[in-house]
Amino acid sequence: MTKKTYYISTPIYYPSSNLHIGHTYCTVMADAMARFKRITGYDVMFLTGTDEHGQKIQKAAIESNTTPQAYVDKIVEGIRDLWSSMEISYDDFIRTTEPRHIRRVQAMFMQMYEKGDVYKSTYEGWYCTPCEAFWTETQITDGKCPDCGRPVEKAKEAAYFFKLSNYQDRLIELFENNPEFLQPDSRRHEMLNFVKQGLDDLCISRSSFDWGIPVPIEEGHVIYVWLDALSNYITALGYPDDPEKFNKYWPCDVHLVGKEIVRFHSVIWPAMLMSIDVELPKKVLGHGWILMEGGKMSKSKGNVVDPVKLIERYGVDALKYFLLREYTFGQDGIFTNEVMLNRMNFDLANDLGNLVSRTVAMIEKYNGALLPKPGSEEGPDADLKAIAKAAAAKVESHMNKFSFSLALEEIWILIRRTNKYIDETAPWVLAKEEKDKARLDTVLYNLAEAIRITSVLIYPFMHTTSQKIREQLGIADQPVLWEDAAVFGKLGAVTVKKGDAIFPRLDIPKELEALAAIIDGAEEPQKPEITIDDFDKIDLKVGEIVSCKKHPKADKLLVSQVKIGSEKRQIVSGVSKYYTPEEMVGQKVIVVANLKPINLRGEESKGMILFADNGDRLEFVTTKAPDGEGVS
RNA sequence: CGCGGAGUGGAGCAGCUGGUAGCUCGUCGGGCUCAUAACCCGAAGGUCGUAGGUUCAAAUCCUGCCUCCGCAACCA
Repeated sequence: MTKKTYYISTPIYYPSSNLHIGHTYCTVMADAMARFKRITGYDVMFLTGTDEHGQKIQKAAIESNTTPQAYVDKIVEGIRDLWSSMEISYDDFIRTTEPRHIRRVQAMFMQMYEKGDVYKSTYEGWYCTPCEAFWTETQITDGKCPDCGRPVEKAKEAAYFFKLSNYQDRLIELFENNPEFLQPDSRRHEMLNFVKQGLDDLCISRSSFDWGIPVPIEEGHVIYVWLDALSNYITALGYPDDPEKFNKYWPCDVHLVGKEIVRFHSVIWPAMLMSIDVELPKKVLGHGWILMEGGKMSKSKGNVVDPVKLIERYGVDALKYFLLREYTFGQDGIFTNEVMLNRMNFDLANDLGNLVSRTVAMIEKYNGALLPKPGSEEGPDADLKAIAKAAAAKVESHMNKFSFSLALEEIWILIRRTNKYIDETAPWVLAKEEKDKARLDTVLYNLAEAIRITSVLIYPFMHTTSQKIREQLGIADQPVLWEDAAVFGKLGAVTVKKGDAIFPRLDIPKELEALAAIIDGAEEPQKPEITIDDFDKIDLKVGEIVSCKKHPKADKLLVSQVKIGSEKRQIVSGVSKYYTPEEMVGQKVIVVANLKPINLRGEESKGMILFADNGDRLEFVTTKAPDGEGVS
């Protein structure tokens, strides 16, 4: 009999910089699901990879004086290292620069072209000549290139377009008739509204850069991002030239994606598949983001969490547990070191680790490390057994809804119940009287069984920990079978062996300090050294804010009049989130006086007021010196 | 009326296919000593943002309003 198949994918990540905790979150979820499906009897295909083409990569490569291929090779190596240290069990890793992908994307392009869904037209955008870069209307700032700040001009280039509009009706039908296709519901409603507003055709080729897959029918054009990237989900399976794997695993059971790319996966991707007459994926799942205190993670805020540092310090399983347990799928969640450390300490060290430790210690102490045979059932035994045996089914039910958090909570109900069982039965009292030996044996056996079941249940989430527990129970050599989790009474006469603490207890105040130090330390060397001459180019002056108002057309900006000696000038600052105009007035500030003036949404800004960014608040950089003085 | 999310005991969250509000942490009191100063029990603490509506019954469905957050347009 052939096994049921299960195909799950993560997005392919863009290797323009290192991955952060958010990417890790998504991949960890996919991994847990893949492992869960494998252990519950599926033939699993778990795909991840990297999206390596595009202008941004090309430019970054030029800047670091290397070829695009060499540039991405290096970063991709780092990504694979990260996944390997996270013990991600992907079955295939696709890179869009691989020949297998390139030729298949070209084949898909031809299929769409022959279908009549691709036509040539002109792409209009804003062009920055020095950067050789096209920008969309929304990317440019005030007519300036977002990269170099120089003016851009409207320009056209020939490009191929995909008739996305042809598929509007079928997409609406998809969302309305098939609610399972896109989850959570809030995202489906969002997309339905988006599609109903009408769809623009999609630009699928570019000629202004060449780091991409060549368009087969015209030299000088390369295939543009979405056709290239999204198609990885089927090119990795061999579509169209190698149908065996493709027929086996397609349609995909679930594309796991972040909420920011739900649109591409639930609108553009299905339309492309409709065009080439390929079945649609069964489900697209949009997860939420992990936010930092004070908003989204970003390098400029210096609040990027580096998963590598966390693994080094706390181990893979602790990090995976935290990510899966703490956040509700589909919803954004906030990351703080304290929340993470609390989870690790309370759930892993105190509840689970300590339970294993005390149980194994008692079996060693009271029965010479040999697991005794159980006697008759009494008191709380039945309750413990019932909870233990029922847990697997509950975990399955939650996992099938991608409720990782609830699945783990279910397991912890068992763990807590087992801890309670120890108190109820008080084995150390039973051990004192020879007449209670039979009862003591039963208690010890039931404890070991409950822990054995736990070791199976946590396997999809923390397989290493599962194995460590099984080593202490003396069953490390036995296969981990999911169906064993629903049976109470599997263990025979094994010999247990106490090992190191599975999750050592953390000194939280100390760890918080250490983590803060790691982050501060990592932030320092970001900018290159400059000489005193470079610094000399900056003209810093003391100024006093004499009046301030809100920017009439921009709610993040404040417009201040600043007195610098005898001069008065207007400066715009993006601080309305932190200060009211009233609070600005009277402040002595340090001003960058020779900054090139700029017009910000109708208000001229001549200079820049300096602030110290302490994470969630901007503090004035101030002085007692009179305004007009220089700063050096 | 740009798009979207959220407002639940001190903190962080779950519940939201309607039926006397749950989890973790924190606080207070107690128990235990097998264990990683861990574990177990009990208590205090919420009119589930607000005003209406539907219903025998709403945190849960509908409407208005308020507040916060993210994205987008401007953070020099």
